[in-house]
Amino acid sequence: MSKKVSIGDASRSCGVKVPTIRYYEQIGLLSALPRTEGNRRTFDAGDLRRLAFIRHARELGFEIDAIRTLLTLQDDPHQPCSSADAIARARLAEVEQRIDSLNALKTELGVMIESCSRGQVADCRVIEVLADHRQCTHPHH
Amino acid sequence: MSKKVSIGDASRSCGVKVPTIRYYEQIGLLSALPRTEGNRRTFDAGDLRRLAFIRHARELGFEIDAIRTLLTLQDDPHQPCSSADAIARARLAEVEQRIDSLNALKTELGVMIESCSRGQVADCRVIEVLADHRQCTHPHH
DNA sequence: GTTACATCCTCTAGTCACTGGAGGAGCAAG
DNA sequence: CTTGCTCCTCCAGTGACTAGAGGATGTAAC
Repeated sequence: MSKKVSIGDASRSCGVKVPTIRYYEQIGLLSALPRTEGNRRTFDAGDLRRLAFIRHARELGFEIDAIRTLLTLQDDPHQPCSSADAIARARLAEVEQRIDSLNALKTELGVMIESCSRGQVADCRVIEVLADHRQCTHPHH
Repeated sequence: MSKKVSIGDASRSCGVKVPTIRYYEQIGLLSALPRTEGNRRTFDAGDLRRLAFIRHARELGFEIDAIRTLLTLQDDPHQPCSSADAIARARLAEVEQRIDSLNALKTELGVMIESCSRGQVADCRVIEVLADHRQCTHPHH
């Protein structure tokens, strides 16, 4: 018999808020959790692992749908893992693009702050740069 | 007299979807746009500039509230631009942090994908890493 | 002048991934 | 037995849009 814990304990041990856990159950990301006589949800070790998996995947920016796919893959370990690989690769591409555009933004903000350090809004580059796309130092989009 | 254009033209020239423009007007990010006799919105050069400003700021990751502040600064050019500067600085710090965490994430995804054996899910590092946070190469969270 | 079609209008509701609150029930300690 | 905590369900709200219904207006061709 594995130990069963409450939703509060699950929340604390996985770092997922209580309402979020209930939400995950509601949308079927966690299968319906068994209840006590008093109608309280109980979590065994497997549920906790699944919850930790979800949390980690969310932190890495995977969408709920992608996580759903990853979870079904996890449930059937004899499948080829090309789907998981593809999902991770797609995510990597997204992340790389985001980094590029954030780097461009960083440069722009630096330039803005520099030239904004004196004077008034009338000649404030923050507004100028944002108002006129052509002044971007990098073609990030 | 400046030329007046339709919402469709504004959309095409600024790269903001028509319903989004209407939404911006609704939440007061664009002030109420003048209408034709037939009740159609008209946009002059200033409106287009403002819209481009908003679009650009959104792309750079500014929240609507920050943009609102920036716009009020733009509307009153006799203010010192220390507020805009503060917003830009806060934004820069945020952006730098986001870049850091995305770089850590990129590394992690890269390692995951690299070491995926392309075999079965059972040996797939992608799923394994997601299931166990301790395997993270970097403490990104 | 009329017909066809694109574009526009308002209004409502849906999206994602939660988050928060109301109102009530269960449970463990003192 | 009461106090106080945790839990339950249900409903509404968030941000920043996005989509669709149903109807009005503008324009170009015939």
